[in-house]
Amino acid sequence: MDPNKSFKHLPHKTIERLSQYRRALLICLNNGKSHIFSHEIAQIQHITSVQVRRDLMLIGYSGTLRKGYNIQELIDLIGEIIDSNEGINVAVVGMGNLGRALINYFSGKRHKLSIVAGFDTNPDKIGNYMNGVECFSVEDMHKIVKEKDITIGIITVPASQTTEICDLLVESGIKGILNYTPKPVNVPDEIYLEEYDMITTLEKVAFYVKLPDEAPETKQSKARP
Amino acid sequence: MDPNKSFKHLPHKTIERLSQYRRALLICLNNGKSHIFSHEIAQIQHITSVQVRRDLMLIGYSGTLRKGYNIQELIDLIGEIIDSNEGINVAVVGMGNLGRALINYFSGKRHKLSIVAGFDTNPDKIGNYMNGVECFSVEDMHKIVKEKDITIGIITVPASQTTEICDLLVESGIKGILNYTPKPVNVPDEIYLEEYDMITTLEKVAFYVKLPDEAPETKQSKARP
DNA sequence: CAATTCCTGTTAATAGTTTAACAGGGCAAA
DNA sequence: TTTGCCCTGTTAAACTATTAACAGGAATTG
Repeated sequence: MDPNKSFKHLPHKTIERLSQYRRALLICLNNGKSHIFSHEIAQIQHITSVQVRRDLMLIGYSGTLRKGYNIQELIDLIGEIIDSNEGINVAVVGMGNLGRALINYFSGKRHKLSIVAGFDTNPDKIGNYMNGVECFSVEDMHKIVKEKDITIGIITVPASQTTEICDLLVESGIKGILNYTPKPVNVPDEIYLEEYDMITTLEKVAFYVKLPDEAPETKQSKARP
Repeated sequence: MDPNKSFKHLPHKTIERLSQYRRALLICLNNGKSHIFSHEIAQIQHITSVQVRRDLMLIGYSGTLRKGYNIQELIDLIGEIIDSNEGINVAVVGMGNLGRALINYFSGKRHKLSIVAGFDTNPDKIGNYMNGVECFSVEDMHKIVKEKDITIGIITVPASQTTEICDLLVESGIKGILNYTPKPVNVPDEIYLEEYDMITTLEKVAFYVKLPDEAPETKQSKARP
């Protein structure tokens, strides 16, 4: 890959779609396909083929006329762009239902991204394992984050504890935070923050469902939205 | 409220923010506040006061100069816009960790929106209650959806079952679907669809975390988005 | 009662994202 | 080989969303 090429300025939405393209492509590869057309990717993702071609143009990948894109090559390229070389370690704070759901999602996947620790305040949970992920006390967060080189924290605690936990993560030296609680948090500018609120999403669906006539159909705010 | 006023064309993002404003306002009300400034709302939500004022302008609400907005009035107005008169019934399909997390989030809340049923394929779960929500067999979906007048379905099953479950929901006559699995689904145009994929979001955070220099800070992709 | 400050409401400008339009090249069929 | 079709790559336009700019009114101060 051209080392002069920087992908820093790719649109946010393109980054999200690349992640999705890759997962769809991996499935296609497992099904024995070697090439794929932009309109096929588009159909899987419910978007237009123009958008797919535009995204691939932005990352500088070219397909073959009348043959489409080489799936393996494209998977590799997307990996070069969105994965980090070293692998990234993630912690889940709050081992309730949501935290466990996230750990389940990731267990057994061969991502460059791994959940390597859980945290909770409940003494009964500390020391337990969930799909190979150990649960630690939030009091030990600073130590564990350093030891395990954790750079991303996912907050899945009850809303009442959100602020406190977020501050703890920041103090521990985390670089990115994904907040799944309905309570917005404050972080320093140098920390990347993404917030997603399930209640808001459900209320939004309810709003468009109750509308008398045709509602615009949105695909994935996706963290967005 | 002016009956001629239609809120059909409010921006998607505004709808999402209204839901969030309301929740923040309810907390303020409980704390004994009666009025609030746009910059106070903005600070809570990590947005600019201009955006708050713009959103409120769009819904036609006026504040008082040097006094701010009447919290109770604003809560009521937001309710008139985003709530439906009759209340909306929701089902969660997939009573795993994620499904249970959603039910927990909603239990005890006095929303116009209530989760009134869970579905699962696991016979061991059928008949159980979670926070007052009964778990039914997916085979009975059509019947239960009709009986309980369910209009929204939330999909929280494993990705491998997503398509099948989505089709079942559509056949049952649901009007809106919120898909939390990483597998995109197809629905007829008249059904409102929102998809959110946690893996994508986490990969996005990882992308911006690994970037050498300053990353743009986003607040809430939020359904999605 | 000026001058100042604070906060709202609105319009204008900018930024971000999607969609439309089209140029072009290769395969296929006649 | 010519015609038609299919698919890519790119530029331009449209659309959506955020931010800047500013007009204006009420409380506040000197």
